[in-house]
Amino acid sequence: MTRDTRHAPVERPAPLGFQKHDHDVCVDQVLAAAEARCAKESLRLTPVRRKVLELLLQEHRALGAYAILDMLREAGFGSQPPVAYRALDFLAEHGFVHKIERLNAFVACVHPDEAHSPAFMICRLCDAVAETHSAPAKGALGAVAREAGFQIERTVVEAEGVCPDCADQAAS
Amino acid sequence: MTRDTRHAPVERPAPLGFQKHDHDVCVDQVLAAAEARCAKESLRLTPVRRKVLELLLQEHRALGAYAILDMLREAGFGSQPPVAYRALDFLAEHGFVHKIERLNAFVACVHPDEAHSPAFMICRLCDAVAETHSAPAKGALGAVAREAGFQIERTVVEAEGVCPDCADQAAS
DNA sequence: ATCCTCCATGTGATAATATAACATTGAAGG
DNA sequence: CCTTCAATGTTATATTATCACATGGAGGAT
Repeated sequence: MTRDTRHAPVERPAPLGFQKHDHDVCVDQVLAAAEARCAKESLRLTPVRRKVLELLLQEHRALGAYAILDMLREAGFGSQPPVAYRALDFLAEHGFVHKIERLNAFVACVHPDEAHSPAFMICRLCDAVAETHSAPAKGALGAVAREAGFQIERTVVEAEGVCPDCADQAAS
Repeated sequence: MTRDTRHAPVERPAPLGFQKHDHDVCVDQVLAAAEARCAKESLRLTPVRRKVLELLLQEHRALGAYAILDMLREAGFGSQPPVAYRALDFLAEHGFVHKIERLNAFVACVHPDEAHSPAFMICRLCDAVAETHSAPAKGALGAVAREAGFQIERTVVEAEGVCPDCADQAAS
């Protein structure tokens, strides 16, 4: 059993923005943008890496490394954990995907172009994940850090709660 | 090898506040406060639970569940993972300890009385952890969540960077 | 073109983190 | 005393992640 189905009351959690949209366009656009940026910055978007990004974009939800690995296997790639983890490391390092620490899972970034410090809303009922952005280092946390002499390089911001869909279901 | 020594260049990372203080007093005070609150709220601070809290307070840094388990074993408690995890679950549920998602590790809370939504600064060089507090749900993130219909119940805020001590060492 | 180097991949093995399931104990309240 | 329920102990196993080493392929230097 893969983690993404463990306590999910729905077959397929709501996608990233908790709302419907034209998904194929979304996938194509982001993939194209990723290819463009890799070309520009001499990054190697190899077949495995591209496939992992594509899978995450298509699923449009957080997937564990082993769920991704299963899909890679089916697609004819290597089937050992490092295959998935290395691709994810590359993609995360360059901002094409984000790791959701709370879930030990990964999501495709929905706006990989702009430099940003992401924040996530995670539904505890269906594991749906929505990405937005935050700037905690510029607020109170940044002030505390400066005062303490701590140099912030990266922030993890994850809000756990209930998404609109699950709230509706609970109400009905 | 336990995670807390994996890439730590120093034997014992700087304590929670990145600064020295009278540690025994600190441990005693927090333990006493925890006991008081448990008595008041009819929570059962059993021997294992108390021991785990005491260990985390004494160490004053983030410890993995298995590091804690080792210490429990030495103290004569059960030595199987659930022993540690159950104690940690209890302590975390009631705010006596916090889980650091980034490290899969746990720290004792330094002010377990006030209700608070904690934020952490984590040194990537020595794994030292400092706790402060945040209120992300009241800022921009809260606004986005309200607009999206997402009900925030809990937030994880973890800043990764370099602590003052490690920055000094790097400079010298 | 050939070689060289480096990065990426494939694979087997294993480490680190976490939970399931069930039996036993023991305290609190009737 | 007895019931009940939470907590503990233990076995087993699931899930997540990394190490180590062999192979392969793209690009640059000669």
